[in-house]
Amino acid sequence: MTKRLLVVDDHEIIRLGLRLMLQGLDLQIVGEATNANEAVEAVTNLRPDLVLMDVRMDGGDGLNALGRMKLDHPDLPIVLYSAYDNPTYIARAVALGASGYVLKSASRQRLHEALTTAASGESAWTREELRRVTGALATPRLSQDIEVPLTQRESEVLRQMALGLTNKEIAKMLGISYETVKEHVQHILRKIGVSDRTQAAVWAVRKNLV
Amino acid sequence: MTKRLLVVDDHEIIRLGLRLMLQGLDLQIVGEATNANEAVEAVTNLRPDLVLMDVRMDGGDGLNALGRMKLDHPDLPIVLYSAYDNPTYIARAVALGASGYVLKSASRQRLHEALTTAASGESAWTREELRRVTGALATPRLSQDIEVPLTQRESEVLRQMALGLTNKEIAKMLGISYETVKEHVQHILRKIGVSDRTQAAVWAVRKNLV
DNA sequence: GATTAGGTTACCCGTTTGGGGGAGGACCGA
DNA sequence: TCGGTCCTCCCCCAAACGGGTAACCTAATC
Repeated sequence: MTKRLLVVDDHEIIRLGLRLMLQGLDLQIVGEATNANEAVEAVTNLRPDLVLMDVRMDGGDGLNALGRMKLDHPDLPIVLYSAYDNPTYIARAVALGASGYVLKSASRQRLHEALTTAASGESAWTREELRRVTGALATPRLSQDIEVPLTQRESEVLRQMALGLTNKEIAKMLGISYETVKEHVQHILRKIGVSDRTQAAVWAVRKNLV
Repeated sequence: MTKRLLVVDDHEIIRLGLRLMLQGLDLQIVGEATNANEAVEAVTNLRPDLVLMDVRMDGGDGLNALGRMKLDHPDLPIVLYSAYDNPTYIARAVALGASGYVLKSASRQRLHEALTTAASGESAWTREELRRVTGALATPRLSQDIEVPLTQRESEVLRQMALGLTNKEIAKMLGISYETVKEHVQHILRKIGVSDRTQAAVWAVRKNLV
């Protein structure tokens, strides 16, 4: 069954390239948007089965648009398309419920796989991507700095903070409530002796926790 | 007369997009290269009349390739194609003898004009581009912040942000008003493509700006 | 003289954050 | 069984933040 795809990118060259790039797939491009607002609008108007969206656009953030789309259409598969292999973007994308993250340097093959997987309702995240942003599989307890005894949960939260996630996003990511995240954040700030999340994030980066 | 064009870009999506983007022009794409070395080789082998080349590529710098091409083929018109509107890139491109500099966000129209002008042997620089880079070469280039051209003031503010200061504290530190600091912060967030100060601080730390 | 980039200040708005309180459940060692 | 730690959730509040608009000044450039 042919899936209806919405393409969102502010660069005409990319939108054109995708037409050729997606040939041979059971996909039909039913619309194109060039910024976050157009994208959100297009989703409600065109009712695509699938969205491929740039992360960075002139007219607003693709991650922002992702969050807004997911509010009204929680089951709509959205694959992000980005020139940047940026852990922060990936982490936020995961937290906000994106189905995948494909680099613009990726091969046609890779893009096809991600879109096909996402279109089928499954998640197209690679183990590697998830590992990088959750720290689950690797870095068991890389830091031996016993000086600051953060609990397991607090370490996880700090990681997400250092990736630039908001409390709300961290809550989604960890599957707990917003209030709980705030609780952890307060404990973290006290334990490492800083007064805001920015300092905490910098501290974490310098300690190589991220 | 149909001009023979060599396209150089490491992203397949861009190379594909250009095929559609260049339809209707008296141009024939006679070859594609995906990195600097391939590009230099292709120029000697294929003898194109014109080159359209990405500035940043995985396998080496496009500006580097530009210099090498110009050594052997001083009269070959080379137009640079870049996602970044960066004065430093533009300045180097001018210095190395490129015929033009087109942003990937540019319209089809703009790209057509630049290529047509360059193909005719003329320079496709806009007054605006030349104006912006005069003096850019004279001033000593700072470190590797080629990617994101933050202004002097913005860099100072970002440094303070990464130290964990609030806007109010930064204002005191720099002897300017709170509102001005907020203004700078907004510009910084836009330029480096993040959505809050925590991400900006982490970015700065990773870039060794602090 | 007109344009543009950079820096400056101000006000309004909605959201996020940090900090306070209280409270329940799970686990574990004393 | 009791205390302790950890994780969880909720309400309230003030401050800080991000975003928008608007305006003014300076210096450089054309």
